[in-house]
Amino acid sequence: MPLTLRQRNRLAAMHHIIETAMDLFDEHGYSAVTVEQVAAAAGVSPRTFYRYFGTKEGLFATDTHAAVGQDLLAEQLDLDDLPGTLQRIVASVYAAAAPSGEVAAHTPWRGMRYVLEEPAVREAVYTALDDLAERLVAALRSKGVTPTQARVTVRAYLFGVYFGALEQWHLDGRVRPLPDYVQQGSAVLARPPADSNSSR
Amino acid sequence: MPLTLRQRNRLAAMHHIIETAMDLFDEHGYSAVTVEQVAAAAGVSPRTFYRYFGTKEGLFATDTHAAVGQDLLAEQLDLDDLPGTLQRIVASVYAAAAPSGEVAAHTPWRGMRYVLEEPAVREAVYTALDDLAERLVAALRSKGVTPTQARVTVRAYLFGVYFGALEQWHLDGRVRPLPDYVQQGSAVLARPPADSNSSR
DNA sequence: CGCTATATGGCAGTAGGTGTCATATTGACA
DNA sequence: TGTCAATATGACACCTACTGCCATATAGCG
Repeated sequence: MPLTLRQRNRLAAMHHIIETAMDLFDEHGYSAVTVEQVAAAAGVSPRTFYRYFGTKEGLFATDTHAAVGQDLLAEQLDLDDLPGTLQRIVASVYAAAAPSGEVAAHTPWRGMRYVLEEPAVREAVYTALDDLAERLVAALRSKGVTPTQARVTVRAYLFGVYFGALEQWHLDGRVRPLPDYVQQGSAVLARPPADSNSSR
Repeated sequence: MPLTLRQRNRLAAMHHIIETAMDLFDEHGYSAVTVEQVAAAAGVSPRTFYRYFGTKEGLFATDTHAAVGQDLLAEQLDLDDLPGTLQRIVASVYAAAAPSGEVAAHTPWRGMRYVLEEPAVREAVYTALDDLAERLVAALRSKGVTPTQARVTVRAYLFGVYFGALEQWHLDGRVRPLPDYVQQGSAVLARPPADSNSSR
């Protein structure tokens, strides 16, 4: 069932505010722009901004991760193949946002710069990853995986492979396609990682 | 060369503030206690509090992770055996703080409750882990490990194994010793994790 | 067309955090 | 031991993120 008018208006308004905010951030820097300025530039009251996003950093957590996560995750999730799931979702989002191989000034990669460079934004995304991890852990546990195993595995993929790939991709200047990094990252976990005699 | 008097006074003052703060947190809850109240109860000005800890959450990032990390890491770090290094450090800190097997109301485990239960505190610790990860990645790279491999490995151990173990340990009521969880967590990464053909 | 639910804006207030300057304390050195 | 420079502290003013509350407007439905 499609969205009601109110919901569509709400999403459109949020999108507009996000774009407006990113323009201001790109011009003056993240911390130099106040919520009041964003709200004014977008033509809403500060109070409305907070109703939409909760916090200044909510601009990023709402859009990039949560929204994408909801739709794609539901249809792509395969609890028996976490690396594959991650790979498919990232590839899908990346391809949609970067059709020509170039990452344009587009959602959801436009704001990624601030996710990786602004500690406050990064922290907000970490919290979003925490929530996602909690749901995935619950799903894995309902399939009989032990708590510790489920938790460590999910967190290793989200915080290690996914965010690590994102970070390295950004640090390398966003030249090579992001899915390549995710691929490599998964390979690291697939074989006993980075030491001579593994655990012990 | 040992610490100068100023440094020792500073550390003592910080310790006192931390203990005072934890008392207040335990009594009224983290978010219900203001920095102003902590400062007043500890007998310092709010300005001094911020000079010491930077933020309210700095109470946790400064003590638990950074301080321990500096001393122990330097002597325990073995870049060829990350899981072993993690295991030794956690075991060492855990044994020192819980000599009898019980985790007393002691640094650095006393505040751990808020690290795991208060999102703002958790985020601050994540940022501390980010810093530590960056240093470890640099060290690994200088040994010839590729960037992606180094980053994913380090983050998988810090955010996956270490923090995941901490979280599960806390969720389980802190009954079993923490090092056991770290041990199990490392084992998860040591063999290809969480997909159809291995685990479960 | 009118009614109800929901969305918005304005206002006042709380709390976290910083720059600045004056004052006190410390530690080194004569 | 007394003096002086370096450093630590406190007081004040200020900014900004964020919230509760209430009045008002707008959308959607019968």
